[in-house]
Amino acid sequence: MHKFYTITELTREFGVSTRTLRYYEDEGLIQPERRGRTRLFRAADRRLIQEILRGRRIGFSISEIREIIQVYKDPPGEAGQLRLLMRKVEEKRDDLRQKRKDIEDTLAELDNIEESCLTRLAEIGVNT
Amino acid sequence: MHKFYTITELTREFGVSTRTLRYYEDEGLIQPERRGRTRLFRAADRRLIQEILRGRRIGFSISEIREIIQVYKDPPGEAGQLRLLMRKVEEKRDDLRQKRKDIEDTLAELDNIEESCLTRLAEIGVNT
DNA sequence: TCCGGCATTGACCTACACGTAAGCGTAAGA
DNA sequence: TCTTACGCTTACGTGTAGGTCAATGCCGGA
Repeated sequence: MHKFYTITELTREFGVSTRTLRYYEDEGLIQPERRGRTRLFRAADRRLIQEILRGRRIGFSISEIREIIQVYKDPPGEAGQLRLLMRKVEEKRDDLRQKRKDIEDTLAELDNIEESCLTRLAEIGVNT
Repeated sequence: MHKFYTITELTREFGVSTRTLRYYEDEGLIQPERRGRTRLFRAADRRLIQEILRGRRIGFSISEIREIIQVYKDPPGEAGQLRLLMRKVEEKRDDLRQKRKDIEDTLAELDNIEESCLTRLAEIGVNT
């Protein structure tokens, strides 16, 4: 119960530096508690960090991630804001679908490269 | 036959700046011909630019892209190099699979966000 | 009490991927 | 001929996402 994570535990788990997690705090992405000046990360912080890193992997900028977190923390109540958000969601979805297609195409290409590598290796193997 | 593209044609088609294409040339990703100092892009250059931009969209750096292009231009002939390349290909493949999963998870989340937006909009619509 | 080790802060530094401005050449159309 | 548009180069500027370094705080163990 009430398990806390230290900053280095999390850096080890996620393969990032302490600098990175502190930077994320500076940027307002996470708000770990403090005992004195020492940061104490809860499970919720840990999950949030996971999501941040996932966002980064797929190319979201820090400010985009901050926006998304904001939406989760307090979703807009006004209709205009909601519609704006939905338009942004649509945009992002298109963007991600494009990226997924790019990735699939590239995976196919990698298959080709690998195959031609194998072919050449076989040729070399035969000729030596 | 022998249709050439001007730099601005391509920038319009791909939604990038002239600066970007010149930068790609500086970085050795493309080598358009010249008439005098003016760059003349062929269909092959155009296709290459497409691939470069795709690479960028999925998070390859310029130097990674340069490496890939290099491999296409002259594939390594030596067995050790081939095996090294195959290891890199494997790494990239894992990376891309992870990214694809990230994207799919995020797409699912976007669906959730959209739905709760719709729900709230309906609530608001009812209450006004 | 002293020490080693983890944490923190702030200041500065860095790589990448361009943007932007200045200044000039050139070619086509009014 | 004048203007407009496009293109070129050189050079400096910029935002992002951290890295690095130095000085310092704090705690538990010998």
